[in-house]
Amino acid sequence: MYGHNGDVTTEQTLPAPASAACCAPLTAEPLGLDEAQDFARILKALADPTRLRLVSLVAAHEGNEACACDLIDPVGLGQPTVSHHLKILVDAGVLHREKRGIWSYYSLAAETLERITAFLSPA
Amino acid sequence: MYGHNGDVTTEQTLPAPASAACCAPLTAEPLGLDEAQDFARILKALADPTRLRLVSLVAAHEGNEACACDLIDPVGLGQPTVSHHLKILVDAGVLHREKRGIWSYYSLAAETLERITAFLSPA
DNA sequence: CCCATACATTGACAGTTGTCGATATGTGGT
DNA sequence: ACCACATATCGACAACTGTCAATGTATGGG
Repeated sequence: MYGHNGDVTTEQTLPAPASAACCAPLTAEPLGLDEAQDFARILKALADPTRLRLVSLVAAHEGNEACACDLIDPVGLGQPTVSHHLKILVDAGVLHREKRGIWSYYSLAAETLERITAFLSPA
Repeated sequence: MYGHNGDVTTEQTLPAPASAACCAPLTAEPLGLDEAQDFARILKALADPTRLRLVSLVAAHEGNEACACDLIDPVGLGQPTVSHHLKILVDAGVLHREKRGIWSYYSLAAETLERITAFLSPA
């Protein structure tokens, strides 16, 4: 056994605050497994230089949206690779995708980003 | 060539805003390679359920610090594994480590978290 | 109907990551 | 000096990830 004070012993999934609406910040109760996996999934999508640049490019583009063709050259990777990254960002809820004609337009999913920042905000 | 409007063609590292102090939010200029890798490194450290729970446990602990022995049982993983995760968090600048006697005490690195939230804050 | 274009999917492969058991390092007590 | 304890490091291994070339899917124009 490890620990030198009031021991916790049992591995606990923790009462799972049910995430009231969205955002219990870091300083509140410790994260349960489910919540942790949920946030980790979003952060994992953001935790890649190429994907960060993609998100940044979308955010900086006029109208706050951009089609895939606008993103391929700036990041300097192959089209399938960029498509792959965009899918990851959409699946994680970081970007929205909207097909218009031939093009896929991507825009920021502000809700998700707000959820993350609210969670990471100290104090 | 991809693209149907003003083409960008050349792969650019982008003028590198030099990151004035800390935080040009997402909606500003697109990220350069260096900045992207820097932020990705921090986000990668956070993008794991176990590490999120560790950070959360530290934040929720009294005095905003906890020693490794307080963290091993709650996450339900082996001691070397927990030590490994803590090292990653410290290396990424998410946690601070301070050795006192036999114990290693970990605390939040608020600067880093603020840097991330400032960056991810939309609008 | 056919073709060019924009985008997505598949299969493959090297590199990274999370986990563990075993072992090493360091500290305080006796 | 020794031993118990807390923590770190090492070596290994399965699982996951980022990238590409090749191929598939759909949309609009002639």
